Amino acid sequence: MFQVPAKTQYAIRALVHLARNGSDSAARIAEAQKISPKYLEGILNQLKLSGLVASDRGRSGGYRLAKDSESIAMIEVVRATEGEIRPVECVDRANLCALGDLCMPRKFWIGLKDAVNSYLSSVSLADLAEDSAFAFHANPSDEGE
Amino acid sequence: MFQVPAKTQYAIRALVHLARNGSDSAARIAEAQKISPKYLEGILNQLKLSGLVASDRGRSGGYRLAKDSESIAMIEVVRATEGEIRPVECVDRANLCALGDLCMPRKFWIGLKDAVNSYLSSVSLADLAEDSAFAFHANPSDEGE
DNA sequence: CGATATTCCTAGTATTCCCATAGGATATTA
DNA sequence: TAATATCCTATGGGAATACTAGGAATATCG
Ligand code: FES
Ligand code: FES
Repeated sequence: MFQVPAKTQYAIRALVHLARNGSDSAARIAEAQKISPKYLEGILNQLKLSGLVASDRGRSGGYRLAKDSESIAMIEVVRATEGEIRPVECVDRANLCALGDLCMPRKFWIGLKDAVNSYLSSVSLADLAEDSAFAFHANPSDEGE
Repeated sequence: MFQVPAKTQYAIRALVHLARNGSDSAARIAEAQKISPKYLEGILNQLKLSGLVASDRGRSGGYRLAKDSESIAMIEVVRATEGEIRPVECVDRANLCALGDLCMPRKFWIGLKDAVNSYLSSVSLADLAEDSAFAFHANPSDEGE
């Protein structure tokens, strides 16, 4: 349920790279971050369509962040690569369910969505790019396998 | 990233059914909850191995909750069907990481895992079973839009 | 006992999604 | 104009998911 697709991990690594290095071509990002070059091209294009990066074509072109890394919330990155957080279809389509708001499982999934959205909104790209400043939640993560 | 598999949704519906109806056979749960009967059998067996339900074989056998619904946290259900919450491999295996600054997002994923675990631990099966009868929407495969 | 109802076990299949690759078209500039 | 880059479309392999199938083991009831 919560396995993060490679695409999203690649997008994050690429954005962190841009946040640190300013501007670079897809080929060089792929090389530095050990990502399949042609695959990364498509990902960067998707990030562009979502307004997270800007691009310049031609000989001295490349990609750069479209906004300051402080103002890019990680939820925007996830939305760019995977779309809206939606554990089950009915979370934003109450008409699929006979009881709508009274449907307890639906409320349960909405609560999960809210928890995830809340966390992803609270972390910015800058937090990941300046790892010294980033402190993760101190909740117990004791569970074994 | 957060699409919940049908298997987990089925498991939840089956458990809510048991919480409300006390005890029932796989076939009748499947019928009432509109779940593929043979598929549900395997799911219930998985829930048994995880200690969430108990079963009796033979003519008047069936499944029942192994604990009070108040003491079944939803995270146990998710773990039973999908295993440990693990956004990326390295969250509980730091030794996998031999990549220098490529691994920096690890704290970020751990924070996400904690946020999800925290929410799923805060909701019990009883919270979902409390309302009066309700209708779940159709199986994922039935959606006709 | 014997018919019946149930869980339990194993294997197979169809489909969908994910990851990656390939080949080029278009744009910019040194 | 040659080189470098983004942009576009199509496709295939592999893994996971959702289900299907058949039957073996077990318990109950008449
Ligand atoms: S609409 Fe999804 S559970 Fe009711
Ligand atoms: S591989 Fe994920 S933190 Fe290093």
